Amino acid sequence: MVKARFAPSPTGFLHIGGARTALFNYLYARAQKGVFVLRIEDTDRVRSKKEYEEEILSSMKWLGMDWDELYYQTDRFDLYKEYAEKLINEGKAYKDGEAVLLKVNSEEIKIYDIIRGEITFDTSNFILRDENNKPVLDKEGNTQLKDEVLIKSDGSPAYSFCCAIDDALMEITHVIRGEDHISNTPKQILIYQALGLKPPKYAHLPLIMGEDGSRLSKRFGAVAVSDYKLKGYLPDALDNYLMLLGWSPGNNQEIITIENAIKKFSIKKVNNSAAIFSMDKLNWVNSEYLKQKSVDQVIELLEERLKSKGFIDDDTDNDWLGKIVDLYKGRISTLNDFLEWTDFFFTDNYEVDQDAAQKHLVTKLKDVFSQLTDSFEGVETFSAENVEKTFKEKVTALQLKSSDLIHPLRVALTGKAVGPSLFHIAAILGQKRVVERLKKSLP
RNA sequence: GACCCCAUCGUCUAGUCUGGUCCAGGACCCCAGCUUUUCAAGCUGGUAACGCGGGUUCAAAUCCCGCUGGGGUCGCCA
Repeated sequence: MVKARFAPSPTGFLHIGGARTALFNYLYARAQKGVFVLRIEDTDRVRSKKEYEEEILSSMKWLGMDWDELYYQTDRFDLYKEYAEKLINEGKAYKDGEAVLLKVNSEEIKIYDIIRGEITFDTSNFILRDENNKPVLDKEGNTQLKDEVLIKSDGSPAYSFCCAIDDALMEITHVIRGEDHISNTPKQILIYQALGLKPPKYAHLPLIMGEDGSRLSKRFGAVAVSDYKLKGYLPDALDNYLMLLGWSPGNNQEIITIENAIKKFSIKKVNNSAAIFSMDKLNWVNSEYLKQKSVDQVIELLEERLKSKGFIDDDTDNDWLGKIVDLYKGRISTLNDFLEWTDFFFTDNYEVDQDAAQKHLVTKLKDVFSQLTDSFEGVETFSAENVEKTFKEKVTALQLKSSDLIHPLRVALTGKAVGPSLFHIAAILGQKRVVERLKKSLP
């Protein structure tokens, strides 16, 4: 039975890279009909925060990853101590003040990585260094091996020790984690050897880099999963994009649900080179998911945002809102885009593109605008078709091209230089507001 | 610096294990055309890659070696 785990440390929000690691573990566990374990590595009591832990759990749920078992390392401190004492008694580890260190000898350690194949380490390279990273030499001028810290001076267990013991006792069969952990692996193997426990199988995932090829960091912008939620990305779309970073379902497929990915996922097919995070592609994936949603579903997703903006309230006509959503849902990338592009429907205090206004709202159009206003006022049923018909008649009568007037009209009605069908916009806006805005636009 | 990992279009990738079907396929981005009322939508098309040098072989993106380049680790953080 396959058992995989995701082991975040609650010293920060769930990072986009962490989410991808979690996702690959989840995909693998589910694909193998195995068990997915979530283990909170909260041994650093100073930096670990309850709010981070809660945020990690809720982000995991939001992304649709459910776990079968949940552990906290702080609940297991006695266990780690017990094993440390055992190693001391066996003469494999020793006390240094309150700390416990594992004796490291020169040896070759081979690990087999499912993604990369065999990786060999020589522990004679694990040498003691001073604060300037210079090797510390003994009296004879030789470098010295650095023993592995098992228990720290404050009595708390060290990362690799907990990790090795937990993976063994929880019977984790596959450790799938970031490439940055490759160099921790031989240390953990050393611990397994000392403990006489069988190490799990390893798969080290390639890292995700920022657009400039450097590490994903705060400078990159949004790194927390919750940031993406806030910006209006859908969890399925984020999952989809994240799994495409280092894995491909084949058949040139780009859009795939978690359920289908589980059917196709193979850890062996995971790529071994780092991938750069592309906001453009994420936006595209998200827009694809938005397109697939029904108008009602998008309204539901949008509701909270629209309310907090004061754009809608309980009295808002849902059919009217549906028309707006229908007009825009095919062309937005995120839910927040919708708010930006449609503000003029909901308030007269909408944002005006000043460049566009200056370019198109010129005084020489005053007469034309006032004629157009009269025509619009005379429309009986203010439908998109009738608005279009009226507009075109006027344009022809004035011996103009549609595009001569459509831009100014758009800016006058929406404050924007771009958007979907203007006649549909006008119809949704309604005759009264269209006329008002036209009159106000060129005083 | 030491150790380790990696290397196909600008980006994500297919192909690499099991060499020939690949003068390298798809997607994002970008560009052009069409449509349209503008486009940031839709449709059609286009530009664009096997890092370099050596081998092995009848044949190499695929195997081997070297170089170069990128990344990771070097905490009593996780």
